[in-house]
Amino acid sequence: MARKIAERSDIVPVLGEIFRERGFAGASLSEITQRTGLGKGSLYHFFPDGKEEMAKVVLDDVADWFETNVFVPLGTAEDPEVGIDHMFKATVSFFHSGRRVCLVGTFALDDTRDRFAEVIHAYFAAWTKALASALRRRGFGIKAARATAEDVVAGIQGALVLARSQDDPGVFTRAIKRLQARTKTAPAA
Amino acid sequence: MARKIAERSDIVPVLGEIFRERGFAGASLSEITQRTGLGKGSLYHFFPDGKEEMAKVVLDDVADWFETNVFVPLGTAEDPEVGIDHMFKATVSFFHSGRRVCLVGTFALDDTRDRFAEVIHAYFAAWTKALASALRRRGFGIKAARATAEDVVAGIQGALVLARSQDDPGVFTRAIKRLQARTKTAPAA
DNA sequence: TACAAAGTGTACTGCACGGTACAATGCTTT
DNA sequence: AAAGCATTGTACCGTGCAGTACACTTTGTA
Repeated sequence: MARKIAERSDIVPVLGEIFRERGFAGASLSEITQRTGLGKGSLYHFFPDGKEEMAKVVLDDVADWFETNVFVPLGTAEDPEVGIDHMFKATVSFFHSGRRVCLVGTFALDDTRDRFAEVIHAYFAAWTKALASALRRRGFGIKAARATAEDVVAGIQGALVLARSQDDPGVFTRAIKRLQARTKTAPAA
Repeated sequence: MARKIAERSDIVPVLGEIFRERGFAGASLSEITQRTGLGKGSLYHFFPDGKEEMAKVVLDDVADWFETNVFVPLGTAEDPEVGIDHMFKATVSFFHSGRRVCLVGTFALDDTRDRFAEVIHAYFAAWTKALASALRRRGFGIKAARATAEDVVAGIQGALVLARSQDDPGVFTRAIKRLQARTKTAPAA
């Protein structure tokens, strides 16, 4: 039997899209076999704990991506403004300009959260923390930095919901622009 | 056999909570029978089209509630500020200060959206429109009103995601306060 | 070339799912 | 009180589900 994939990680992006589209409960093994092109044998070979393990791997993959491409730059960029601008750029790109939904956000809303509570918590906590620290370095007061960071992260999530509900990615890209503007100057006390 | 309920509408709130907790795909008939206390016979008597009809009725119920308790006041309040403040109050109360999730938002994220696209679209469209018109009456420019309305509605949705991810309703109530503040004065052009 | 490990396909299991059928029971109306 | 409709419980249906078993093939290694 011909080998289909070299590594488990090759199919993780496909799994991600399926979970994004269907949610955890709605993602069926049959759809997963079809879209990955892998039989159940292979699937359970790579993910012995089944669907739950697949979702966990996908979540970790997303978290890693953000860690590397967003959170670290936020913290290490010489100029914090560069790091923040890069965050918005990476975010827009990751979410396909609002056409793609946030997997972590999707999982956070229903009881799927309980299965993956730690990862989900850590993801948003790391994001707000990294952004707040960059804002602080930009001259924001400690409270303003915290508040603005929460507003931005929540704003991104909400914009994804809104954009999808209106079937209009423009809702997302416009919201991003306004959120980005709010990171430029600290709000008046 | 003793009659359990007088009207179909009596169990709609229970159905709402189940869909909020489990999502559409995750809400099982067996859980619905248990938590409503109704057998399948009664359930299919009241909702001949099954789960899909139940969800539809719940969505319509939510939409009606917001129409009456939020959108209409936003449009009719003598003083628009009163209408807007009332919106935030009603919102906090409806979402149990961030402990309860938005059903429409939950449905919007995964493929459940496709089943109920019109209702979901209309809900958020009506909300942003009503809020924008109130902001206009408050003296916001037409673009600022539109933008702020989108920011607020998205901000609410995002705050619900964030609050749930952190298991901390405070995230929601704090976000609401900041969003409310932003409706007080039009942003600098 | 032999052998073990990794990877794959297929048939299968048991179960829970959404939904149906229908008889039994209550309620309302006359 | 009789009829007729609304409501309910239960048994049942076919289907698709997640997951397992296992034989088989490919690959890496020596």
